[in-house]
Amino acid sequence: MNVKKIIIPPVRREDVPAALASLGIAVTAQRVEIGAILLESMQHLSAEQVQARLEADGASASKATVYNTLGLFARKGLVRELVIDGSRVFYDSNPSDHFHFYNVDDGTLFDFPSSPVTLSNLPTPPEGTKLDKVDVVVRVTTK
Amino acid sequence: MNVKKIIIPPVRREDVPAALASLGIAVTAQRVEIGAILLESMQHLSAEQVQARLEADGASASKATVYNTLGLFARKGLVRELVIDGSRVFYDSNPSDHFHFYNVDDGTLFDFPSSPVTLSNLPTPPEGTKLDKVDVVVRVTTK
DNA sequence: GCGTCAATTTAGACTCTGTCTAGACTGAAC
DNA sequence: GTTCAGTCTAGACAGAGTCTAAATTGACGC
Repeated sequence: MNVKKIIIPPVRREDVPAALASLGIAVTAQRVEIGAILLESMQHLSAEQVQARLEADGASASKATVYNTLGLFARKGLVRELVIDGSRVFYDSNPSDHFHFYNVDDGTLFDFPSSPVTLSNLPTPPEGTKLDKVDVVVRVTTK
Repeated sequence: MNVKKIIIPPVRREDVPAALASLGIAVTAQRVEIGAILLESMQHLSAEQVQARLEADGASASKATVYNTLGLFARKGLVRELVIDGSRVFYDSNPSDHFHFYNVDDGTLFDFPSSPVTLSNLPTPPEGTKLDKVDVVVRVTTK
């Protein structure tokens, strides 16, 4: 059981409602707006950036709705939460397993190029726990 | 140049001033207190936990001093900043290269057991940047 | 000992991200 | 058209961390 449906950007705006529904997310106007922004391409956006894009697009949603919706999307597997710098969370619409470069100096975030990084000899999780996900972040500084 | 001095816990309280000085950190009463707490053993503490320990030890320092001192210690290489869960930063006094398990459900943080995890095929950092550090966090949930 | 000066510490105001609450809105079912 | 659960909203609130301006410390030269 549990064949995870995966949504791969770019998704056209008119296909967003179906994409949400396919993950069991009830479709509402605000969710479609936010989904359309995230799924336009593979990207990393913070809640604040999502809200700015909403306004730029002439739409809007309250702060609580933006946060609730992003949290819901993450739980449903539409996007991935990235904890990178302690001051805010990013939401990543690239569904593939991949890792990140983070430029500490200017706050920019890049995907690793597709070279096949491998983690070997990963220890088994502590007694009583099970693996959720593995995050690899390579911090870089501007030379 | 730049042979990095490394301080390995446990460090006895009376040896803390020399340890700080050896990293070019000016010795003050507050820094010795905070250093003694962190270096008592290899551990991960948040700023809040450090301040609680200070009070428990009958010492004290203002919030600003705790934050400034922890930031200074991290820049000087005495401890490592760990960004784990977006709501606070941990400071790790284990100087060896190692990775972490984070239990999402209860917020506990463990070091990987010493099994030699290896990351291979790490891509080179983007043009104009150089590698700072690599963080690997394995998120687990309570079964 | 005494003044000077830079570094450090302090309290508390402030900022920012994110959460909570209570009420309003929506739309499907009957 | 009433009901009801789910959703959305504004705005209050919470917690981590930063900033500011003043006070304290302690090293140094006299």
